[in-house]
Amino acid sequence: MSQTTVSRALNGFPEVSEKTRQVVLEAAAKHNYKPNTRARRLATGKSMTIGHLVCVSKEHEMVNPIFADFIAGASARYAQSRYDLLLSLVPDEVEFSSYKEWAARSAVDGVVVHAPRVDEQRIAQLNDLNMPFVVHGRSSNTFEKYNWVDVNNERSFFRATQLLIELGHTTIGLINGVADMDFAMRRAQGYQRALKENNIEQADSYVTHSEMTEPNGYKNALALLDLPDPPTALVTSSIIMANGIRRALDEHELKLGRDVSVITHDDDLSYFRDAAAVPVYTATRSSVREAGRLSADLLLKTIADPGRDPEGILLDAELILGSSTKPPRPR
Amino acid sequence: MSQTTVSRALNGFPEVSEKTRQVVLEAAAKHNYKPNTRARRLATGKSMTIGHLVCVSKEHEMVNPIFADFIAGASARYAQSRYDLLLSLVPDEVEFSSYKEWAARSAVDGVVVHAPRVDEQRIAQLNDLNMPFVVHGRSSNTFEKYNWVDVNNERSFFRATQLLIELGHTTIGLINGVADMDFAMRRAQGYQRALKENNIEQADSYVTHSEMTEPNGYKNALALLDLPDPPTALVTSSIIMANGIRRALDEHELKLGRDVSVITHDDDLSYFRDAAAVPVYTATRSSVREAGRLSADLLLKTIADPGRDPEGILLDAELILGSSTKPPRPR
DNA sequence: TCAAGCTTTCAAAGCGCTTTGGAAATTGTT
DNA sequence: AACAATTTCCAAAGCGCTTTGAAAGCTTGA
Repeated sequence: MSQTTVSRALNGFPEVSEKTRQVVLEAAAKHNYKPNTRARRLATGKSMTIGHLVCVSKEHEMVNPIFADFIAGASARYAQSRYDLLLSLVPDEVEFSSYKEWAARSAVDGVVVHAPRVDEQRIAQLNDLNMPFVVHGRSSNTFEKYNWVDVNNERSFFRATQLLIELGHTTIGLINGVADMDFAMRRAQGYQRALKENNIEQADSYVTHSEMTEPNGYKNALALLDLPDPPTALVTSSIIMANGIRRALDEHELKLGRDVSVITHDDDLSYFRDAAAVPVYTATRSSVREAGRLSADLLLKTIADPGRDPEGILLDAELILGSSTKPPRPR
Repeated sequence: MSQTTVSRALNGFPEVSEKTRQVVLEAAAKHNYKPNTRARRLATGKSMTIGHLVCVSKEHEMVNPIFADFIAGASARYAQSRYDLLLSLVPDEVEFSSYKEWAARSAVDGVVVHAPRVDEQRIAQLNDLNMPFVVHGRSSNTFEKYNWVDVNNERSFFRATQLLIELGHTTIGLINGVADMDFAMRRAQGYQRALKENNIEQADSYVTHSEMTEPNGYKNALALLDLPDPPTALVTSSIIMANGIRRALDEHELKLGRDVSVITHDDDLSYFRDAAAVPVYTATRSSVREAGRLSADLLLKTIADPGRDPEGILLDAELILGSSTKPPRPR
C-alpha cells in the first residue's frame, strides 16, 4: 500500500475507500503509528501550535495566578482541534520580540495576548506581523481591529459599588490591580461612576493600585483602614487580594461583613472556588476558564478563516450575593 | 552565497570564516530571518520541545496552583537552551495516553511529570517508551531508576511537628493533600514520626486529606475544631489551605497563633509570598520556582547525554519562624 | 612555479510527511 | 464486448532546512 493511500486514509480524505481506510487505521493502531509531527508540519506548512506569552513582572517575579485556569480552558479547546499549546513566561520587556521571533521562525499559527494594558503596543505590532491573535481583555487606547474576549469590567464594578451605596455605605475604598492594566482602569471607572452618580466625593487616597498578591491586599487594606475617615466598605479586583484584606481586618479586630463590607471580583479560580450556598464574598463573578475556552475558540476560527472580521466577545460578570456585605454599622 | 554556508554561519560551525559569518549574521538581522522551525526540526530530527502534562482533576476541575510558578522557573531555563515548552492540561485518566501520543508522533524530546502518586505508573511507562523525563517529586512504590527533584517532605514535616510539640502542643492536626499523592504521604509520615517519638497518641480523625483549595482548608479546619478535644495546633500542606484555616479560626473567634498555632508548607508562590520581616506563617518553605529551574536543568542534561545515570535532587525546605506559632493557651 | 595541505565554499541528498497529476481498477452503459 | 465514467490507488515532487562529500580557493615550502 502506498504512502499516499495511508496519508489519505489517516487524514480522512474521501479518495480512499472505507474498506482500505479501516485496514490502514487498524494497522496504525496496532503499531501505534502516528504521523511524525515535524514532517507533517513541514509538509503542510502549518505549525498546529498556539503560542501563549505570559509576562512575569520583572519587579516582583509575579506570575498572574489566573493564567493557570485560563489556560486550562484554552487547552481543552486546542486538544479538540489537535493544536498544541506553546507556552513561554518572559520578563515583560522582551514580550514583543518573542512574538516577532515566533513569527520569523513560524513556530506558531496564532497567539493569545494576556493582560493588555490601557496603551497596548502589541496589538498594532501583531496586526503588522499579520499574525492571528486574540486578546484576553481589551485595550482602550487603540483604534486597531482585533479579536478579544473580556468581561464587562466597568459595568460590574459600577454595580458592585452601587450595591454598597444602596446598603448605606458612603466611604468606599477600591483595592485595584496595577493602574496601567486595562481591566484595572475600567474597573476604576465603574467604581468612580457609581460614586459620582450618587454624589459621593472622595479623595484619591481611597484607591490603591498594585499587583494582585495577598500581601498587597493586606498592605493596601491596612493603609485604607488607617485613613482618618476609614472606609466602611471595600471593592477589590481579586479574590487573592480579598484574602489579604480579610487578614488586615482580622488584625484590626474587624469582622468581614459586619464591620467592613467587601466585594471582590471572583475569577472562579479552581483553588478558590467560593461555592458555599451563601458564598463567603459578595462578588462580581466570571469564570476565567470559560474565557480561556472562548478565546481559544475565537482564535481557531480566525486561523481557519483568515478573512474573518475581528470579533469581540463581552462576558457579563454576575453579581453574586455573599455574606461579606451588610449595611454599615452605626457609629 | 550557498545555503550550506548560511546554515553553518548561523549555527556556529567552525567551517565558516569569521568574515563570512558576520556578513550572514548582518543580512539575517536585517531581514529578520530566522530558520523555519518546522524545517529545522525535521532536518535535525529533534523537536527542541519539552512537554509538560498537568493533570486537571476530573472531580473538581482543579488545577494545581503551584504549577504556574514551577513552569515559570522551568521556562526560563528552556529559553536559555532554545527549547520550547509544550503544555497540556488533561483529565487525569488520559495522562499516560498523552505521553504515548507525544512519543509516537515525536512531538517532544522529553517530559516533566507533575504530581506523582505513591504508586506511580507513569514512571515505568516512560522508561519503557525510552522517553527522557524528570519527575517533580518522587514515587515511593517504584524500583525504577528515574530523574527527580523533590523537597525533603518527611523531614520538614517532622521538624514542623516537633517544633509544635516543643512549644507544648500535644494535640496537633494535619490538614494534608490528597492521600495518594506521594508528597502528602511523606508529609504524613514525618508528622506521625514526630508524634510517635514524643509518645503522643492521636486518633486518625486529626488528619484530613483533600485537594488543597481554600474551601477545603476551611472545611477541614472546622471539622478538626469541632472534635471533642480540638487540636491546639495544625500543620498543613499548602498556604492556600492555610488561608482557609485562618477563615475557620476567624469564624470560631479564635486568633491565629494565640489560640491555635499553624505551620504551613510554603511553596513561595509569587502571589502569596510571605515576605514580611516576621512572616505571617511559620512555614516549611521551599521555592517551587527553583524546583522548576532545577528540573528543567536536569532534563536538558539528560537529553544532551542519554547515557547519563538518573539523578535525584533533594531540596531541603527551610523552617521559617513566623507569628502563627505560640505555646498553647492554658485551659 | 608547482604540488601539497589547508581553508572556505557549494551542489545534492536527505528528513518523513502531504499533495499533485496521472495511471489502474472497477463499475455502469450501450 | 467495448467504451466512458467513476472510483481507487500510486510515483514523484516538494516543504525549508541540515549534513555530507567533494570542489574550489588560498597558503606555504621546495
